[in-house]
Amino acid sequence: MQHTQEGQLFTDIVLEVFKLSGLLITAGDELSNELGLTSARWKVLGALAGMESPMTVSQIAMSMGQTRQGVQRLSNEMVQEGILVYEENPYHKKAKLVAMTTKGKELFMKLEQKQMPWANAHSADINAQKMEETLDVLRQMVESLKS
Amino acid sequence: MQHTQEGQLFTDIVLEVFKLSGLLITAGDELSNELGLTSARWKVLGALAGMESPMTVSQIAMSMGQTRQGVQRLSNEMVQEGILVYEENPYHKKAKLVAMTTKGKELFMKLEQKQMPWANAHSADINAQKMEETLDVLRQMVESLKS
DNA sequence: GTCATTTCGACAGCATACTGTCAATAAGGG
DNA sequence: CCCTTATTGACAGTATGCTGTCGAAATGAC
Repeated sequence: MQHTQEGQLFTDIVLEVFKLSGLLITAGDELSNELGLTSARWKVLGALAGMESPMTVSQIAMSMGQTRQGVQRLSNEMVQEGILVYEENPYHKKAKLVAMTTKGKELFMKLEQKQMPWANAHSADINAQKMEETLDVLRQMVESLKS
Repeated sequence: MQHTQEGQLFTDIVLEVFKLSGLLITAGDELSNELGLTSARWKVLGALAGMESPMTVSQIAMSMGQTRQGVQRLSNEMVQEGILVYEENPYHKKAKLVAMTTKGKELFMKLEQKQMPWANAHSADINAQKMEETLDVLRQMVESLKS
C-alpha cells in the first residue's frame, strides 16, 4: 500500500501540527506566565468565556477535546486559587457548575489583551482566505478522527 | 486592541490545532501500541528515517521541534530495547550518532504499512488543493513562531 | 418505585515534554 | 597552547494529559 496524494498531504499536515502544537503551548505559557497561568488553564478559561452559561467539568472537557479527569484537576487547582468557583447545579446535584470569579474574569481579559496583538502580529503576513481554508481542513480532520 | 480579521482566524486555528494534536497523539498511540511503541517514539524513528545519515540527539530534537532532553530520554529507552543504537561520531567524541537497528527499521516499515491506509482513509474526503494550502499556512505559522 | 446503566469526582499510574542545573567534553579565539 | 564559550549527557523537578478503577450519585427504562 502506498499513500494516495491526499494521504501524503494528510501525513505531512500531521507532522506539522505536532510541531506547531509544541510551539503554541510554549508561546501560550510565555504569554500567560506573568499572570500566574499556563496554556492549559488559559484554555479552560477560554472554554468558559466562549459560553454564556456556566458548564460542568465534563462539558468543558468535551469542548476542549480532552478528558474530564484532566480538566477536573485543572479546575480544582483554579478553584483553590480563586480563579474559578463551583456553583450548585439545579439539574444535577453532584456535577457542579464551573464559573469564573471576578478575579478569573479579570485574568481572562488581561490575557486577551496580550493575546490579540500577538495573534495579529503573527498572522499579518498570512493570507486570510488561505487561513479560512486551513481552519476548514483542520475541522474536517478533527471530525474524521473523532469518529 | 481588537483582533484583525487575520488575528481572529489565527486564534481559531490555534484552538483547532490544540484539539487536533490531542486526537492525533491518541490515534498514533493506537496505531503503534501493538508494536510496543508510542507516538513519541514513532516520531523519533520518523526523524531518523527522513535523513540518509544518522543524527545526534540534538539534531533529532531540532528536526522534531522538541528539546534535546526529551529526545535523549526516548532514545535512551529505545536503545535499551534494541530499536536504536548509538554509534561513534567521528566528528564529536561525546555526541554519539543515533541509528536504527535492523529491528528498528523493521518496526518503522510495519508502522508505515499501518499508517498509510489510515492516512488514506482519513484524507479521502478532503480536497487536496486545500490541504496544500493548509500545509503552507501551518508552515508559515511554525516559521513565525520559531523566531 | 425498582433496578440496570450512566455519569461524576477522586485517585493512582504512566508517558510526554518543558525548565533548570551540573560536570565533562569539545570548539574556537587570542 | 591556553582559556573562554558552547555543547552534550544526565538528573531533578514540574506540568500536562492519557488510561483505568472505584464508590457514590443521578438517570432512565420498566
